[in-house]
Amino acid sequence: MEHGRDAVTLRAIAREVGITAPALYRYYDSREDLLRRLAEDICTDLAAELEAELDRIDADDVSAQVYAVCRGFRRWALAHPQEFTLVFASTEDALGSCGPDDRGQVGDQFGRVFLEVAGRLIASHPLPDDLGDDVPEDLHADLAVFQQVLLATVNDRGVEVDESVLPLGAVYHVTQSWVRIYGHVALEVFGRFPFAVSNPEPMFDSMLAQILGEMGFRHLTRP
Amino acid sequence: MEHGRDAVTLRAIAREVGITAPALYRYYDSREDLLRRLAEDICTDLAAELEAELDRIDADDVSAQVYAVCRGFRRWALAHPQEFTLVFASTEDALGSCGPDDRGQVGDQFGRVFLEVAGRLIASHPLPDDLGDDVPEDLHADLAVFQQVLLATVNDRGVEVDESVLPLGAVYHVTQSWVRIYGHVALEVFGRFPFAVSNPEPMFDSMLAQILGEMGFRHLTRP
DNA sequence: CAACTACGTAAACACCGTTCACTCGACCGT
DNA sequence: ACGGTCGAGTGAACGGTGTTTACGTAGTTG
Repeated sequence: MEHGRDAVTLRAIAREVGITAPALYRYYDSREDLLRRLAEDICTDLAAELEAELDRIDADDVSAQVYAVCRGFRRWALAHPQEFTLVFASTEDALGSCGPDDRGQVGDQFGRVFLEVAGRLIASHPLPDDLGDDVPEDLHADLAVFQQVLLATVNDRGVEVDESVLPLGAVYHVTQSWVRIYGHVALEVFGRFPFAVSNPEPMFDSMLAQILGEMGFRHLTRP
Repeated sequence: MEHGRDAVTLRAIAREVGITAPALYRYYDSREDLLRRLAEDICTDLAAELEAELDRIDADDVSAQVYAVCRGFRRWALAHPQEFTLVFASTEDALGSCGPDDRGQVGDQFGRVFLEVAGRLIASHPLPDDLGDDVPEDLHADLAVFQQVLLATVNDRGVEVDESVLPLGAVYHVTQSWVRIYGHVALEVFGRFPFAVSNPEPMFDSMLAQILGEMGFRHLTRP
């Protein structure tokens, strides 16, 4: 992957494994299938990396966990731009949308880690009343589904919460936060900011601070 | 492009033009060079499309212009996902960062249209005092450069403004807005929202409303 | 009219995804 | 112990790709 998606060649892989190219067809239906499963593996690796970082953090300091996951995601994306492009910036028909399930989650394993932290974040803290005040009517149904997914993800880790602490406005805010985090990381990876940012890291951190601030976390130490 | 970047083949192009593949080397140094210049052409087309939409809008209604450009960008991206991927989601080493100039602007022509509207927006309206209150110190230098670019872009269209109406906080807010707009569009094109959004359009519109709201435009008609 | 240039071609090379016929060794039931 | 079956791998082949090279061939210029 280091040299881009086009460099992921059946013959190159076969050479590295010590077999011939047609032998790969015993394990993969086609090159596209191989790339799809490679993307899944990359997701799993990224998730493991983030989870390892999470383990080094106080289990009660949720905002520190948010920082760790988001910064870890950015750091990983900048260190592995080609992998990021494959997993997070490929059209679905070129990758099969990461999983045969109908709903196209964000890279299965990676999404789990992210949702878990997001769920714990809004569950661990009294939220401002005006958060996500005007969530559009048309999104209520979709957000309600996502709300249940978040609840299930959090409950899987032992913490019991009901939907009263996970209002739709907060769910909407989490979605908007993902838009901003993903947007910043992708723009940085692809060099598509409207001007040359000489040091994007403080910009990312201040965005995280603002996102957390809107959720009621103010005056944080930024670990 | 319709069938993806990989389908942009020297021989296919030559076939369509009625010559043979090696003849293309009279005009392009390599396939990569061709793709780079194709990306520039796509940017120009997109810019022309947006500008055509702008011409159908009252020249004084700046917020309507913002809606038109942002919605046009989203509509174009969804209608041309492969082109969007090539121009807005490709690593720089695979495309040369859109232009030989040192500073990697967002697709030259397209960026111009966007900056123009953004500049007119913040110049046409008294901004809230708390806008972009805590812009990180480390970004002051970069933002100042961007501020000058915005001023130059606006002045090029006849409107004379000085930097007093274009405070750094507003410039920072424009950058954050681009992060959100780009993030939403890219997530939608790539199907990487954390849950299945059955109708993303109101979500996009409400994001635009919020962005404009933060700049002091409240209770807008959404054309 | 000779020389030069722009434009295009055919052939070739190395590589690619994919298919097909084939071999080889391990395993299994009798 | 033996024939049969099956998974894993191979080599050859096909059509397609980017790219280079040598060659042609009109049109322009001195």
